[in-house]
Amino acid sequence: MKPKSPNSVLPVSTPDGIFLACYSKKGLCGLGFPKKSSGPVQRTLDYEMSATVRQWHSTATAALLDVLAARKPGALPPLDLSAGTVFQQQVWNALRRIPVGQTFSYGEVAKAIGRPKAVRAVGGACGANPIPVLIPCHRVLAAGGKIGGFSGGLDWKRTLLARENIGL
DNA sequence: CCCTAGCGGTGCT
DNA sequence: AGCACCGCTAGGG
Repeated sequence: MKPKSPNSVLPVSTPDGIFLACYSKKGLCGLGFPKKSSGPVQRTLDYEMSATVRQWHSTATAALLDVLAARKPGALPPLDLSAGTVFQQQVWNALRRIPVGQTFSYGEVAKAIGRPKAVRAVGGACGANPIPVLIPCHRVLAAGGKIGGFSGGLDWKRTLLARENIGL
């Protein structure tokens, strides 16, 4: 994925640890899982945090807490997916339509975006998802109900699925 | 279970 | 332009 630096990076405290949310001028552009072995080393990189970003951040925080608790999230802030290729954006937008508690296979996602044979590439796009959890790439499984992969670590994928009562 | 062939996007040379 | 990676899949031992 192309490098794209956010204008601000803000911590999100959750029962699962401190996520990092990245914002550009256009909206939320990244979400990072809590660092395993990091101390309280979050720094805010922005010089002046606008009221707009503050509002996006509170919206994003609420939504993240919802998904982590397997509740249907309310509104999301604007998402800035412009760092992705057209194909990746198509995949990410398709993922957004998978409801809490449901899953798609990589092949089904491929069909959903009209590229039935681009199955493997869908896997690649999922792995490049800049906003995991809110863009629920964890709800994409391999064929036959196998878990498939997860760039944030399979433990996270299993945890999120289990909370949504999705068995494997 | 394993192996193989086929598949398509992406990033690096 | 070429090539090696992949969060894949279906088919065949």
